[in-house]
Amino acid sequence: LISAATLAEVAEIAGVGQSTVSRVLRNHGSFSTSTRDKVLAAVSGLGYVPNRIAGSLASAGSRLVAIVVPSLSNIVFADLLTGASNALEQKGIQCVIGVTDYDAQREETLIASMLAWRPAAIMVAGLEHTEPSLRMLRVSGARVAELLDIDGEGVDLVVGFSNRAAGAASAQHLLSRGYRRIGYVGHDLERDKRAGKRYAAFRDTLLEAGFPLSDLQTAPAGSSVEVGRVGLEALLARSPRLDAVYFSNDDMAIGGYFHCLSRDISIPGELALFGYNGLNIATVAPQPLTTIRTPRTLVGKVGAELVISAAPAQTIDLGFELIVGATA
Amino acid sequence: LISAATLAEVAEIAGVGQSTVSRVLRNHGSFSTSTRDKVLAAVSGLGYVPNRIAGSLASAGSRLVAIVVPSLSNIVFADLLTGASNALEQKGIQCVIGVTDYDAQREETLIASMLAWRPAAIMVAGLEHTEPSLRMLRVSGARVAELLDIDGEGVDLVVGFSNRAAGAASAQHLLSRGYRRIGYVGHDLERDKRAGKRYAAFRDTLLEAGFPLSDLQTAPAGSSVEVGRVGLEALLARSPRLDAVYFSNDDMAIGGYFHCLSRDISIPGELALFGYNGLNIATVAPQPLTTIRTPRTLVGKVGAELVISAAPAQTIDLGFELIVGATA
DNA sequence: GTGAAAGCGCTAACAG
DNA sequence: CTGTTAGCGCTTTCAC
Repeated sequence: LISAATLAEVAEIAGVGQSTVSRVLRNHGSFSTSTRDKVLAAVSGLGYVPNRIAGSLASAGSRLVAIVVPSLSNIVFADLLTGASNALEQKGIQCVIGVTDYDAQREETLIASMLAWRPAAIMVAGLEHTEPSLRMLRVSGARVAELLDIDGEGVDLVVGFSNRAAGAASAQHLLSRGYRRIGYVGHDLERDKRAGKRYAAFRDTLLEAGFPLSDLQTAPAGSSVEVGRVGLEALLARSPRLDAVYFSNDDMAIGGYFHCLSRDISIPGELALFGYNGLNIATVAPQPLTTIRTPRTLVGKVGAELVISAAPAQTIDLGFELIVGATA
Repeated sequence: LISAATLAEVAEIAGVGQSTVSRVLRNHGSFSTSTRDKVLAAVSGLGYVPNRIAGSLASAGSRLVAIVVPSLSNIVFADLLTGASNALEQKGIQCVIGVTDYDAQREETLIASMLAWRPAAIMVAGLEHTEPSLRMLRVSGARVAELLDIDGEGVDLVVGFSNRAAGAASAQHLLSRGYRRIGYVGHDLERDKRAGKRYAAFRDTLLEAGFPLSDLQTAPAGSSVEVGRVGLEALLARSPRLDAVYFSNDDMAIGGYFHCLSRDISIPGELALFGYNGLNIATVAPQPLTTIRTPRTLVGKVGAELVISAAPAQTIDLGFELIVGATA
């Protein structure tokens, strides 16, 4: 950066002390109307923009919130960020974001480098982190919010919903509709811990009901429409008699839906489909997808508001909603 | 934040001077192996994390890049951010992001507050900004990259592709396939300037060819599958004899596709559909959408690399690719 | 190869 | 209501 005006220059031009300029600019403390006008005139004359780096150093409070998410291509996290960023922007807080690509090691590195900016708070996705990550989060002094999952132990604030409960509810819905030969199509559950929890609860619920999961097909890849389509194709090639399939999320389910369309598999007559997330596209399809809608944007908003507040450590369950569409 | 270890403490424990610790940590300047070991031991003993706020203040260089995008729900910007954030992360640079919601005023406010962090560079979407925004960008001293559009005058670096050319190419494709009664379904073109440019070029190209746009339907809303579906329905209600429709983007086009599916309108026989973006979902649909694929992630990557480099001001056209699918 | 000292631009007590 | 005075934690000459 080149020369930017400084507080000292503003003070000089306005003919007042630096602290006075500081007070006026932050509208904190007291000053006369006339000094305020002088200061403001000098500020706009110089095109002065306060240096927050210096401000943060001096006040030991950084108006910066770090947000670490696994991915941005997944709309879930984009929505989360939208909610959080709106809430933070309103408070004049900037957000620094990092993308882990579902890699716990990378998350650890990212957390370390974000902490170097001494953020007032840090928001991360999920409750599963490496030991060093957890240690850093605990000792950083920054407020911590873990989002989108409440099945487990949190460091400080936890805002989300139960992925286990969602998986179980999905299984129960399919069972209650009479489906018995149920399959699963998923993406990489090793990396996406929340999808893994949904799957586990789904499978266990079926098992307890006496109708164990018939077959499953997972791919060591991120979720996408394509992976869902290919996954369902592979699953049906192996287990053609399935009557329902649970997908790791809506993107995957839309892929499955596309497969059925192109093979003229009638839905839900021949095969029922169940997704997760409640994406717009899923609800607008010719046959709206039966799925679970999650309050992602709200999680971001509530998480952000809480994390910059003085609220005590707590877990907040924002719940989810089962949307009965036309596919199951 | 609470007490975090400081450079001074590390120096004390290691029994060396502060500047030595600083040199070791940044691996800059010279020091003996033994001092390095002492320093590193002290660092890990204390769990010391350098304070980048202080570092930036002292060195007047902030390893922070600001990125301002209109939206996150639009995959285009998510992809852009993914490309940029990967490239930046690799260089140990943090990105601060802001979302304007397609609002030029909000963009102006955001640019101002990001500049307060004295970022090394700032990346924004498009070339259209308010006068004050442009002024700030020009005098900030930060490197500037304007992304995703090259049709116009840039401040510094410009990386993207021509939206006008994309609109024209779409029109030419439809004309070359013999379509003559062509309609348009779009979202809010006032706010999404790039979609507006595509539309204008599309319309002009048709006009010049002697087959002016038959009808258009736009909604004062962001783009979505739903808006596309409803838009096509409205358009066809008014102009049932159209033989092709150009959509403002793939989300919208998928919505149109869904409408056709549910009304049994045969594609492309009765109606041809043309999108924009080349989203994964569009290429995996039972009938792959005819669309234009844009190198969004690459734009983010190239923009990021350039903006933190010493490259001279320039405009880089990364081009686009017309994907002939099954819908037009 | 290493340390001392002087800031970076601002905020936060304090006096006045 | 306003100015003076110390730093915040680090980088960076500049001697040694």
